[in-house]
Amino acid sequence: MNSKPLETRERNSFSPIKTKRVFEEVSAEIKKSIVRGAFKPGDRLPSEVELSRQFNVSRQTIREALRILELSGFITVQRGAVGGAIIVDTILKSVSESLVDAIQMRKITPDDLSTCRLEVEKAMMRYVISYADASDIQGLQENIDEAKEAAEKGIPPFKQNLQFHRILAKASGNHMFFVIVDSMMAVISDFFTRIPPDFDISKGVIGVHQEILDAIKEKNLDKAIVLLEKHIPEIGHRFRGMADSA
Amino acid sequence: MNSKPLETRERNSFSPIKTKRVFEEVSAEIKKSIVRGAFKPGDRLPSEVELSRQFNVSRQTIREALRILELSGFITVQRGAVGGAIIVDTILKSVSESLVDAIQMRKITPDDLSTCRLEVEKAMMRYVISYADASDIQGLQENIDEAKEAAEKGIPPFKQNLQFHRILAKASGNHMFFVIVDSMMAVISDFFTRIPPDFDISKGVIGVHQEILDAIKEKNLDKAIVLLEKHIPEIGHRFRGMADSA
DNA sequence: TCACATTTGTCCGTATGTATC
DNA sequence: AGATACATACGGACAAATGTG
Repeated sequence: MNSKPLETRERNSFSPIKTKRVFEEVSAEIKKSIVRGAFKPGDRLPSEVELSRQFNVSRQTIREALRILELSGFITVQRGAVGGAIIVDTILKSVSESLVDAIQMRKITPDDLSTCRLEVEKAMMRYVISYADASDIQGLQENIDEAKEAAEKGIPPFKQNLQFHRILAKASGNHMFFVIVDSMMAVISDFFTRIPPDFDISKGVIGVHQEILDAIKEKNLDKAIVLLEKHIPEIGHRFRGMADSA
Repeated sequence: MNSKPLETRERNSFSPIKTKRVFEEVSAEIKKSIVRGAFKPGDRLPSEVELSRQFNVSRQTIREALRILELSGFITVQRGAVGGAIIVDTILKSVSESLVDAIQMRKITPDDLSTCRLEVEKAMMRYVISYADASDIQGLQENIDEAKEAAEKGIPPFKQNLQFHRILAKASGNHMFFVIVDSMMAVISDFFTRIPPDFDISKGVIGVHQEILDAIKEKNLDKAIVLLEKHIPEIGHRFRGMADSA
């Protein structure tokens, strides 16, 4: 891809504060290819030796570039014969991992997260009510039924309850809302693995979700929003003092 | 810290899906120290050779661990005599960058982005009006002045105009709002590089920003929201039909 | 101004662990 | 079980950057 020795590449005379390192350029280059669609999830990047030949850099440099792509959620690296760097899209997982760091470092409080989540979902609800079609409604109902089923088996339906909000976001028809809600749900999901489960609360949530769904069916925005305002802060409360428990 | 060869360390018989790699353990170890407060922003980690001695691993392994910490926003690495890995706290920036990746990977349309942005900023405005202090107001005013200055010199004040919204987000006091707005602005900034600049519109924006700031000073939420509803879609229009041209 | 020391950046060669066939 | 292909990790070396005497 680049036969010119990267070492000796030209620099603008007004040097940027930090001269770019080779592994950064390599990772940026590969990332561009992925975003452009040259590689799709499931595809394999060339092996490290092959990449080091193509970019005309050492294997160590390639490895550092791959670390960046791996942590960013663009690839996963598998060892062994047919292993290598495989394209994935776990970027939202990376976002949530980064958010967890932010919470541990007290840059974001559970309150911040809960407040923001409530506001975003309230705003989003208008689009849900406008654009949700029959299959969205059906998906939400199925989710509630699955949650009930799990609860009856004695399994706290965390996963299903969080999934409800993802389906909601999808039903808004706006992918940007989905990205935001999905990443916040990923963090909350991470929290749930660290606190003692509360079966009763999780069961109660199912009822509220059913009420929200009913409001959506009636296209009653005000009612839906009131339900969210009651529902989401309740969940937020459970995360108080969570920053420490890591 | 660990004199036993890391290669041969014990493994639980019930296989973890993916055996942890040495550089992951090293980075996790260092991260723990930072979160615990053993290192504070401004402090320097030991040099790479010193770390490789302490952890009893090769320098390459240490470097890959440092890459992770760097991308996660825990350290920044400087070359040279008194350089090295310096503790910083740019985790929020890491969250934003990761969100930008997610947005770009999902090829979110300018329309979805603009719609979502309007809703988020409207919701956020309530917190801005409640919590913005004198220094926030001052920051916003300075930003407007800088934009005017640039415009008078004939430079389209894109950067400043986008920065206005970042300052707004910061003034909300909620860092979750901030990372969301920050990443949306980064994507919009990227859009701007792909369309012909329109000097008049950019200049017009400055006036609207001043009106918004005035509304904030008067703590007039309704007025501020009306201004946002007029302002943001205008910017969105400029990117219509842009999604293909990438 | 210039040499010097320190530290990161990059390269090469080699050995080993791991997964597939 | 053996061969193969790959990532992982190690060691040594030199280049480049950057502050200091």
